[in-house]
Amino acid sequence: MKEEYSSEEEFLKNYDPRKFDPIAVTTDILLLSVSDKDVGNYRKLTEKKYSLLLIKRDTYPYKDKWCLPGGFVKVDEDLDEAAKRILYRETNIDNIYLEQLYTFSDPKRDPRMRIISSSYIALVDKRRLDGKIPKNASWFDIHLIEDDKGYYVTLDNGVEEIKFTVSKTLKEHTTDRYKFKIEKNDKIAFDHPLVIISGIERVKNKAEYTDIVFNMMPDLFTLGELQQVYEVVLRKKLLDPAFRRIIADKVEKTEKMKTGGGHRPSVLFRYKRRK
Amino acid sequence: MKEEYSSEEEFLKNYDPRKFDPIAVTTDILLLSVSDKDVGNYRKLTEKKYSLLLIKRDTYPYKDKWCLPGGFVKVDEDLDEAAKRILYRETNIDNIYLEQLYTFSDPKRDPRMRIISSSYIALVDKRRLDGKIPKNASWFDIHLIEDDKGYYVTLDNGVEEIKFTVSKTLKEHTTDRYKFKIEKNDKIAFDHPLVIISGIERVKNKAEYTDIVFNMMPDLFTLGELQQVYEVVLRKKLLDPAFRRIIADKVEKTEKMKTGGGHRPSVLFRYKRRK
DNA sequence: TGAATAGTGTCTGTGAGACAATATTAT
DNA sequence: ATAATATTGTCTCACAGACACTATTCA
Repeated sequence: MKEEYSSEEEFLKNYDPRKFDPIAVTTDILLLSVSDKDVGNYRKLTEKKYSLLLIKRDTYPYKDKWCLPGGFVKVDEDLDEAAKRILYRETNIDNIYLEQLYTFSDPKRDPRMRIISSSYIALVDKRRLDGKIPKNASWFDIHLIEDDKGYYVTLDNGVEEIKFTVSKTLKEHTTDRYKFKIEKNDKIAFDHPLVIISGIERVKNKAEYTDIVFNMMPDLFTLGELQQVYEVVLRKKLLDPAFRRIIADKVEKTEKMKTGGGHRPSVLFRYKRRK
Repeated sequence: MKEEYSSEEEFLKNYDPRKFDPIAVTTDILLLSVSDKDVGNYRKLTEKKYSLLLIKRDTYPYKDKWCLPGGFVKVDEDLDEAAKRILYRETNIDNIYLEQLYTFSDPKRDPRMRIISSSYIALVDKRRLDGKIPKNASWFDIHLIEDDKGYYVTLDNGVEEIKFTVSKTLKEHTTDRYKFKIEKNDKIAFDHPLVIISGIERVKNKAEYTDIVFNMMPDLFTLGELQQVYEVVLRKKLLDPAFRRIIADKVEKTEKMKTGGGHRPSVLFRYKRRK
């Protein structure tokens, strides 16, 4: 194993990358957004639903199952570039918020070979993608219930319903981190239910102390709409005055108003970068 | 590229893992702890210093430079297992807090070949490792200065001093994340300065809302000692009463006292798991 | 006009920051 | 006795939670 070389150049000349077991690296992207559901009553606001993009697989393995957009990392690109490229391939748009989530590495997570996958979170205003996603892709609304034991998820794209369950247990020697495990799942490929849950939890946490939520907003929005999106991401109702106080210095008022609902119109705001 | 198979089994039988460019995956571990520095005055408390474990490389590439403990992931183990194995190899102890940090993937980060590295943070009470680390490993105290532009780091193991600089810039489409870049470095191998900075920042953030700091404490400790460790990790002084209020429900009093300093003895506490 | 949301005012309790005061040891 | 840390008390201010109230639109 240990050989002697007189210089780094010489060492590298003799280095054989093929002597290792083949491992592949992929990137999977959890693209999250928020949809508007018209609630019927002309006076009521549209209801907001968390949604994610899935792709129907047309090749093995997991043929005909749904999976996150993903692909192999090329030898000359880093993970961020790979994620960006794959996201562009699926959405035809650029400039989407991207953040590395976690690297999943169960040796059996892919039946083909040893594949390690670095997952990414992408956040976008869904309307930017209208008419741009490929035929084999579809937005699913997320319905999520959490209890002490885990997460019970239902995904719905209007045609098909997907259910899965992920359990959580505290890791050893850790005070706050959960280890997730897929308990029930028959329509999602690979370990992607884990990616989905991890990502939703990450966004929830970061929404508390960063401005990531704004990545899912259009340029102009009302504070009511913004609050709805926060409520979807945080999975809880917020009180109006408290919410307005908290985001006051993150937004700025514009001259425009949103009218048309059967109620008082509201001022449109835009995101203001802090400091 | 697209071939037709009648079943997943048939597809897998024909799958050739060698057709991809070879990529290797490694794990690098940032092992952090806190050292006691005797300050000379018998009355004063020992000063606490943040410290990390580095290994002197005796092979190419980066021969004679210092690096984080690390190694190739085996084909049948996941990243957590790899990190655990490598950590055991370097410290001869088990049961160390481990948490995946980030996956670094610059195509040029290793001159040998394309190597993607998932880094881990490990936290430990340094005294558990007394006399257990190998000869080519050494604890370095961390002296870190941060400003708007980046981090200026000096590492010191009592014999040798290592300096490096890492700059930070806000990423596009991101509100809070920095992109780190090595500006000056001639004694640390690979991109490990980035791992060091990312890890120190991660621990700092998580110290605010989790109990990870306790992983660097012995079973019994005084509140003064605990506060010192928090101060090292958070890089700021804390006020005694506020600190005691905050950690009150995370610790429990024991019968024992710590005596021997030229001042009032203090009660020894232990970590109390919450809820 | 009334249903519905938009937006504001304000009280209250909690908790962090700040500082002061007291307690206790080894030398 | 003194230097040093340990520990507690308490005041104040900021701010989140809670609730009430006013404003405004359009079918």
